[in-house]
Amino acid sequence: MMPDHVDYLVRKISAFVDLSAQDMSDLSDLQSTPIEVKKGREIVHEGQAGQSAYIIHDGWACSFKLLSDGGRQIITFPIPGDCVGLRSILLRTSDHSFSALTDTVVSRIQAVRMRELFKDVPRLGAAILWAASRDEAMVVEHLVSIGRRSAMERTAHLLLELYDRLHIVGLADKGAFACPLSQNVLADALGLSTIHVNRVLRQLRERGLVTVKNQTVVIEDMPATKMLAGYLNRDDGAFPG
Amino acid sequence: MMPDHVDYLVRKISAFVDLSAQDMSDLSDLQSTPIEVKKGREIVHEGQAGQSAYIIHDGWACSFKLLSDGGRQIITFPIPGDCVGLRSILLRTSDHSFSALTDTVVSRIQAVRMRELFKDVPRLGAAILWAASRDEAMVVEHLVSIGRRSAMERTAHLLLELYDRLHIVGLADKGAFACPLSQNVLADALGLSTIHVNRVLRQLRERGLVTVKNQTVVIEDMPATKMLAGYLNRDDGAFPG
DNA sequence: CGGGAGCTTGATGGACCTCAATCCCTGTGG
DNA sequence: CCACAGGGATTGAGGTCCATCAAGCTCCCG
Repeated sequence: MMPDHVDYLVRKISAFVDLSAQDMSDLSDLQSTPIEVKKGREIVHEGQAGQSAYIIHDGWACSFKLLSDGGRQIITFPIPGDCVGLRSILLRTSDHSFSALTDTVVSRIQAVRMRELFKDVPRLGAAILWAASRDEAMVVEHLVSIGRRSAMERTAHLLLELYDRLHIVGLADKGAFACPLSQNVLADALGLSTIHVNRVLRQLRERGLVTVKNQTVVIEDMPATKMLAGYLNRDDGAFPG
Repeated sequence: MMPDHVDYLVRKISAFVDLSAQDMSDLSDLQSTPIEVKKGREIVHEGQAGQSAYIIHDGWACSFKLLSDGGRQIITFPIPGDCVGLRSILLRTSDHSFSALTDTVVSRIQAVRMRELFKDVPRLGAAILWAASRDEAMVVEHLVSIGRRSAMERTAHLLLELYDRLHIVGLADKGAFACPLSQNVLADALGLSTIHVNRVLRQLRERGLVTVKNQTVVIEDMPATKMLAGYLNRDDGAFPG
């Protein structure tokens, strides 16, 4: 049964695959029993034996690992329409934690349901795998950023990537989007200190590239920002379904 | 037909799943038509439309991305038994390049064969997905290293991870393994300069932790090195097949 | 013997971190 | 209504880690 709010998963998959009404219904069915998660609460804890994945319905999350010295590295920011913890269905334990950055609504997906979907509607199963595959590619890009790009380049790169992802599900437009990430959180994603993130954001503002204020990101000069970040327009090719 | 040399893929999967003789045979069949790739040659180029993945049979490879300023970030070092470019079967174009670090023998896997395997022997398909899933987890760990660990920690971490992976396929033992990686290549993997890698390796040697000489890595003090690197013993749980 | 690729070491500089202080905004309780 | 607390943003000063530049080394191979 279709939930009464916008179904971002359907929106996201639709951006790449033509879905029949039946497909959409099947996808929506997957996401039964919405659960509310309060800001700051963990959705999945590293090492937790969970035979289920989650779909983000509303709100922002982050996946991360903690280090023994108290440091934290954020891997990705799952947004509405994204799947979380797909890997924990295969590996028995999740290899990193997820927590909610804002009040969030998620849906649990039982491993069993997922396997049924793969068997009964392989086309949709492939589409989900395909989406997961894109996410994986983003992690790689993130790795490249942290390894070989300067602080400013990688900050710009992250903001551009968030914009594109949010745009796909209709949560960003005209270079602007609502962004609940504090400088502290950004720092943990970028492998920088909070203070340095602040300085970098100031420079981006002073150069007329990007402004971040009031939980809102505005990319003022899209071409120049992409140039600075070395951000290529994504071409994932058509879905080979 | 079973190739006449050791089948590292079978060895690797066997480490986690009980394989029947039939399973092993099916796996080996997947890897027909071995191809030799000379040191330094590319196996898959980024953006190349390839409907096939590869299995490394013998030798070392690396997957990497190039930046516009000439920089390079190495993502992983595929070793015998590893799959390469599985993602390029889903996304039509590969999102990063692969090249051979030594003379290498690989086997092509047609996308079609792969899909057949998933349909006809889902158990083996799941096992391959599971192995791919472990690889993904390693990329995440690598991301954490580069983002939040010091040069020495991440260098030690990489060497430990290589040791564990090689040990699984029988190419490392007693803390030692043959390693064809130059300091330059290590630097591109670790997000460091070649020169700094040199200094870090010297420190690791002077502290009696790890020695790297003559293409050979010896982890002299395993517990202390793991302590330094914050390297946790992997527990992927049992294969839920 | 000459050349090249990789390793080694020193000196200098820059990118980024850490510590410390101030400011702003919002929410909360007296 | 105001005092206060607390999280986040901002700015400065000083220090560290690592990059860059420059040079010499070793080893292998032609």
